[in-house]
Amino acid sequence: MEVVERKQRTREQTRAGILQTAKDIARREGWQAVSIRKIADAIDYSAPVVYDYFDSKDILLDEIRNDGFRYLRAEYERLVKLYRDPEKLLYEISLIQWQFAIQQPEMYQVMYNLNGANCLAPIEESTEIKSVTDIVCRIIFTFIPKSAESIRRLYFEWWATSHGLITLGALLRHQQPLESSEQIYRETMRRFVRGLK
Amino acid sequence: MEVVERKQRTREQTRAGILQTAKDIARREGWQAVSIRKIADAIDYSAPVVYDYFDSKDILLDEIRNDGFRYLRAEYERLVKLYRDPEKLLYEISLIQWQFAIQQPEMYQVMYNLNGANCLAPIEESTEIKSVTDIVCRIIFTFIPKSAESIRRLYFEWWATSHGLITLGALLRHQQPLESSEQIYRETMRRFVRGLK
DNA sequence: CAGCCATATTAACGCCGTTAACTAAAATTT
DNA sequence: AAATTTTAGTTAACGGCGTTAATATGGCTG
Repeated sequence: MEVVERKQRTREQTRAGILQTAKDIARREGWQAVSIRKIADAIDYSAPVVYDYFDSKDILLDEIRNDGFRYLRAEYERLVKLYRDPEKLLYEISLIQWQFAIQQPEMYQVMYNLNGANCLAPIEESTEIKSVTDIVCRIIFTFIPKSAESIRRLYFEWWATSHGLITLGALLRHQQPLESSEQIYRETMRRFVRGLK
Repeated sequence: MEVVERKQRTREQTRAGILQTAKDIARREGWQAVSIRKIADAIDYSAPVVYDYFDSKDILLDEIRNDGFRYLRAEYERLVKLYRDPEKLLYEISLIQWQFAIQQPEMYQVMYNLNGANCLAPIEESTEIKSVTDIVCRIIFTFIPKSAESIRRLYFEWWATSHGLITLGALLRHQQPLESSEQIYRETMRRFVRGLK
């Protein structure tokens, strides 16, 4: 059965290659330039083989989106173990969010359908996003033990503040250097976290 | 020369029809479904006539985007005349922003390249957006007479807060009714404005 | 060696944005 | 009024897109 295993392994590699190539093209040329044919070319295959791995372009994008939320979840869980003070913890999580959006903009774009990225799969049904939501909500709860509804509301505000500063920072990066936006981000998120208790 | 005038008028009407049709399709089917051919069909012309009015699809989208910012500017100027208290004024402007985003989502989408809308024309070079920026910055200045840089920063925070709440509210509208998001928006923006002075 | 399955390719369909070639009618000039 | 130009609009075409069907090619088993 080693043959089967080897085949499985290379199959995994090809699949990963498709995902990585899509992200590479998106980073270099923007999501509107990502096409199945271009991805296939880059991995030295013809276009239809991509459909052996993903039923449609939309499902491919959805996979990348979920990878993004999975990455964030993993990072959040790492931080949960690292910081005991919930205030510090939520602040550090905020910083990770900024870092991720800046270092992997093409992922952030497909996660929120920004700048040409257009994944029709409904974002609200992603289980990964729910995990992320749960983690952050739990953290907020640890130092604001209020009703579930209040927690949801605070989470919504936290998320919106972070997302708004990130997207506008990226949008205005030619008039206002990213470093300035990052500093405003840091101060605003710190203020937000401090204001919670 | 009346003939020339009449032609100009119908030409203006056709042009407006193209823009309106694009927005109609976008509202019904999303921006990814908007194509030159579909627009032309809807106004009973063949595709190439669209190019008599707009050099490219991108320029068409850019026009819609600028129309959006023009609309906001007009509304802001209307409010400036209506409210003398700058605090009340900025709050009302915030509310207009929400209203606009909810009532004309397809415009808001193309203004910020959201959900399949993909206008490659650089948003930062739009003169309309600068007018909007100027108006709001001036208002902020009237009750926080600080340096230009501080004003810019506060404007950035105001814009980001508003934009973040609007986009996330739309994103989560299937889990959290728009009315809830709107209330959070109102309270958050009021808090922001109050915190300025 | 013949037959079969997996793997991959080419060909095709109906879209897309965009441009060139063409046609018919209207306006202008002679 | 006839000839010519300008205008307004069309069809046809190019290359590229997502996607699917038909087809080829190689290695395995009988």
